[in-house]
Amino acid sequence: MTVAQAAAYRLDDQVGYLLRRVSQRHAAIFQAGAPDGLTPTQFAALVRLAEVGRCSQNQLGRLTAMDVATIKGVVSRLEAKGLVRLAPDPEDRRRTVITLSPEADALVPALYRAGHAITEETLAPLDARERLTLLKLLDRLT
Amino acid sequence: MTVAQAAAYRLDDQVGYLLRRVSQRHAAIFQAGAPDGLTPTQFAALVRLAEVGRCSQNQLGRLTAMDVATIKGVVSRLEAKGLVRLAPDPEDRRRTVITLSPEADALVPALYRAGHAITEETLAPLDARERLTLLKLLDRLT
DNA sequence: CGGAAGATGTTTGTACACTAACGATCTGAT
DNA sequence: ATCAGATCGTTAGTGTACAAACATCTTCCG
Repeated sequence: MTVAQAAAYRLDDQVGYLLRRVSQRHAAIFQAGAPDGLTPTQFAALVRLAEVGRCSQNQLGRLTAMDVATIKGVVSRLEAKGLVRLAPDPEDRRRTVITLSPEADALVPALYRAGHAITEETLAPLDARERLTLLKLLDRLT
Repeated sequence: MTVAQAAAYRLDDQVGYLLRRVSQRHAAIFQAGAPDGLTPTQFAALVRLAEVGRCSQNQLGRLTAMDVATIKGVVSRLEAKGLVRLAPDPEDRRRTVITLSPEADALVPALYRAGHAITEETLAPLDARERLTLLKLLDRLT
């Protein structure tokens, strides 16, 4: 390994490392601005539920890019906070139907407001065109 | 909350959500391609150590964007794998000096190769210009 | 109808990631 | 020289995130 070869790999220029650091900054902004101590994943689950109304636990996981073990924990914590309700599905006894609680319904407008503010602060260093470029590029790496 | 207002917040268009999904894809690629079962953070710690030669545990954390609790666990696992060595600093009794083991030294070239391959696969959907644009934009959100 | 294949949810284990609090040690200013 | 403040590493607690294994239930094919 010559110096030239070693120099060719710079940690700070790797997508993975940058993704981790940007995610860290975003997480800090999120934590400061999210209502009710909601985490990004809990937030995502609530927003999706508000969109679809009701769905099974595993389906909610697929709709929010969480695997079955992860969505299970997220739903449990949301239930503990009184934001979602769990009920057996009469049509399929394997399923648990998840719905927003009335408290969560009332919280939804605040969620959207907080979400906008968090995104705005995260993207603050970029202008409108750069933001759009970034989102499009990220989307293609999904 | 009208339909128009609700439509104005789309989870799939939020930076935070996209960052999480891209990070997930990258993590999967990383896991498939990293030598020795190394995780992204373990990999980052090794690469930094290879650069700086030796440093204290907390400093290694700062050099790799990990807080003290996180770097502690990462270093412990690297020690368990025989890739780093810990020694008390004779000049400052608070410090633990971390160095690469000979095995890790021998592994460094493979780390750079794997790192390049992982980055390449992660960025595969983008052309060279787009990659550069993405890295620059991400860097500004750090 | 009956059984294979697939889906649903649960649990266990490992690994980040951060907060908070803690004791030990070092440093700098008085 | 000492003492306040900073730094170093540790621990405990919470919350993602994934793999793997499991029991239960549904569906669909023969």
